[in-house]
Amino acid sequence: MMQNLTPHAITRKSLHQELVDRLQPLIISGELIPGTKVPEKMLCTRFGVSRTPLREALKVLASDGLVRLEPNRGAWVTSVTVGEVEEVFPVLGALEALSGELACKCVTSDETDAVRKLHAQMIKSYETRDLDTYFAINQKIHRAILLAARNDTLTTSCQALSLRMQRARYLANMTEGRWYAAVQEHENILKFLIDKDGKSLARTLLDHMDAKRASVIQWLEMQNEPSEPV
Amino acid sequence: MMQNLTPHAITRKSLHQELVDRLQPLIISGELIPGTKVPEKMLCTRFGVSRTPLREALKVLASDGLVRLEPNRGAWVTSVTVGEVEEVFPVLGALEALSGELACKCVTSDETDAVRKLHAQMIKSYETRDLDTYFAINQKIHRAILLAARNDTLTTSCQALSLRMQRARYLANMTEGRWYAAVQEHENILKFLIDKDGKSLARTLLDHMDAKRASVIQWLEMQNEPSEPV
DNA sequence: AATCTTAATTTTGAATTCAAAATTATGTCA
DNA sequence: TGACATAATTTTGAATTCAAAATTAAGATT
Repeated sequence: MMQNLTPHAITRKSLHQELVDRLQPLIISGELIPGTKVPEKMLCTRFGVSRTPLREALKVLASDGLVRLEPNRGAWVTSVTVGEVEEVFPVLGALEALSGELACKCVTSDETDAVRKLHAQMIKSYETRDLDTYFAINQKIHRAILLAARNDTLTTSCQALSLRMQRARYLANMTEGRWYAAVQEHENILKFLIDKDGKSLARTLLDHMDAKRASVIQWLEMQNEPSEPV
Repeated sequence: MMQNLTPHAITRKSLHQELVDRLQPLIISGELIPGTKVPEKMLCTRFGVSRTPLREALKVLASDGLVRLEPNRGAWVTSVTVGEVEEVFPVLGALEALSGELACKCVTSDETDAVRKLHAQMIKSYETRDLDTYFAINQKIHRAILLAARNDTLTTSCQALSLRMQRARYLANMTEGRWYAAVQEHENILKFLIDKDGKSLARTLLDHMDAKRASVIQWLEMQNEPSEPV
């Protein structure tokens, strides 16, 4: 078999970047528990690195809001609060709306086809009530639109804020009614993208995000009744 | 005189954060020259710190796009490129538009009064063609609106992107015609804020940002004719 | 037994050290 | 002289070390 001559380009990643990329999933998956201290020693052992690059990675994660650094008291895994959700979703909404508008200006037919396919898959997973798959494809659709907008700055900003909202599985929680509505919204999202109707797509993405915000808030408030978050 | 009993709260800043705050101005003022290598050794001496916290700060600055880390080749001061401006300004526009909309929902009379005063000062500096002062007050107005929106996430996101655009003195360059137009736009910004007309304020801030983008691009392309940026 | 002190231990923050990579300087040969 | 190879030096990345701060444990006092 032929060998790939450009194995991974010249993508030597620095150790701290590698650690950022490895720690993010640990945080958003909830393996590192919100409100607890980041186990520096354990992570050093686990990844086979010294404290220096790990601590560099924690500084970066802190600037993204995934951990909080307390002077002389170490790094703590942040948890999603109602206040944070109320703040982040409107910003994310504005950015996604922009992504829709920009995407309509320069999206290719290959890209719309890809979204169309993703959409069909997503509908299928809605029909079988496979929430995990639905959620994964949903993310891919939003990301595909984002990439179609061809604006790295926008992609990076959205990505950072999305990550903060993806911690634990808050977003994957939906009532039957909300799920149905979300699917309807996605029908429109697909339609407006195909029609290259930027204004309508932007409006729909914004409303979609606001509905998501409301749904997440509702879930969070239900969760928080027993005990307060850290 | 009475002593302030909450002197600075418990705001012990970590060394790396202090360094981030000190390095940012060096980069946006152009003291650290775009396209050149960040003089690690010199900065360690200057700030009297070892390489460890300085390098931590550089990782954070890199994630904000103010420096670029090249594996085994050190940190380089990034320069503003046409492509970057074309990317960042639309995002900044969307965020400022949102700040206008949110601000109109909850701005206090004290805050509008403050903006009114800043606006008057800014007009004065326009009349005397004091560009530096004009520019400084201009920033304060935008920041005041941002703060009135009461959304820390939005503030942080805007701030980060603004910083990237503030490198060197690109933004302070204006033709007489553009300057006049900018002042007119600001008259409207003030008016819509006072009227709490969120939609119009958002629209005006968006257009304002787009005009600024065009002006910066024009200036950049003029600059770049002699030699290419790094 | 409960609270306060003080001592031991651990953790944190940052300087130092050290190996690997990159850069510069030196020498060789056409 | 100029192109190339090799050695010396510098710079970088990351582990280690060390002092200061925080936490925990132990002991004293009521």
